[in-house]
Amino acid sequence: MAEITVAAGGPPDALDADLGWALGVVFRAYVKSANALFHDLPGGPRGYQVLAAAAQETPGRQGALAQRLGIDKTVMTYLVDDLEAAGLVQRRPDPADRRHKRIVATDLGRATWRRTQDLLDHAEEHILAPLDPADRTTFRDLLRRLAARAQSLDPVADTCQIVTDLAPDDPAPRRPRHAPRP
Amino acid sequence: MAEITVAAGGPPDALDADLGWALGVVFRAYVKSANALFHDLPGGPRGYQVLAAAAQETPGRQGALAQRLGIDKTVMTYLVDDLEAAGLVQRRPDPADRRHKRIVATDLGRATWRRTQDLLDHAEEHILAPLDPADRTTFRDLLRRLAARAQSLDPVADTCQIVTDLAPDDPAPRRPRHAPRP
DNA sequence: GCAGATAGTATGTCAAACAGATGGATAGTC
DNA sequence: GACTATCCATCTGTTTGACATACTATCTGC
Repeated sequence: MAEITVAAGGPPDALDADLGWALGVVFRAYVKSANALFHDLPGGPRGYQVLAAAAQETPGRQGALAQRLGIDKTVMTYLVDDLEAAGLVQRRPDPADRRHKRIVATDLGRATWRRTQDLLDHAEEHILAPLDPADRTTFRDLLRRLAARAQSLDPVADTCQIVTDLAPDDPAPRRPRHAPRP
Repeated sequence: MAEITVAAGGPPDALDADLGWALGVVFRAYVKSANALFHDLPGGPRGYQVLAAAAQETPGRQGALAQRLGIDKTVMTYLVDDLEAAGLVQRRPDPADRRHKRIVATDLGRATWRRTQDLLDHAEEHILAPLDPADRTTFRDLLRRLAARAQSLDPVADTCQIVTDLAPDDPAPRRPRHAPRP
């Protein structure tokens, strides 16, 4: 329990400076935990997120929910299908605009959400374990700020600007896929 | 620059408390930017990570690198194939143990890495833009600590413990996939 | 009403991930 | 010195999931 031994015992790993690497590792750890937690729930972690959004009073439109959760709308259809089949949510056409469908949680859905939320809290604390309580709060706050901002704007537009500014030529041509070798 | 206006102007979005949601949003924003940046590089963002690891002096074994980067070993094979075909890295059998293959960057690979690293720095700063410099440093530090720890231990084992402790029954049966409806 | 736009749905294609098996190479054992 | 066990990289096949496209129902404007 004392020794950590980061893989190859790596002193000269300049990889740590890479924000993307750290983000990926933490995100994968979260997804892995969430997958283990929610393997009973239809749709896994995403099913939980939809259920959570549905259970929290604001019956949003299906499309807006998909955008906010970063889920493709076609995937959202089957996700809600499964949740509905399990009796956790209901699709109700918006009386004001019957094109929209509001996703509302049933009583069973709300109960299930509360139960899984407890599990999730444990898992989250487990991931944040290496930080002391004050740092956990700080991290959550900073991350939430980043997420709120990242969602409001399109990152590709600005990034493409950077690309065209700094990298005018294409050294490596794009290969279609990996070819089977003789 | 003053107003933020989070998407739908959402006051009643209790979703913000969800760590997984925030992680997902930020991570997706990063991947999106990185994809736009690295669409010339074989393998995209992952190709960059492999190249970065190869360019930074520590010619690690291919398997250890895959584990550290969170890439499946079979994927790593084709990733290195593509990078090698582009002349960015070389596979060299470890003289000490010829089962291992060390991934070393060529001169072209090092040059390419340096160039793309500049791009990446811009993109990272772009994502961290909503935070002031002090908070950026704090965030990077906290995230790095979490990543270092998350990688050393298997999250599933402990999480399954939580599951068996708190959720003994399965309310929703697992559906194989989405069935086409009649 | 009719044209255009929008939300959700259905369908098809494709890339990525995972599991299992194979081949080459090493280490320990007798 | 041969035998077994182990390990790494590779190959193969399967499956999951994401995306692009087209379609239907509905709303808004004229």
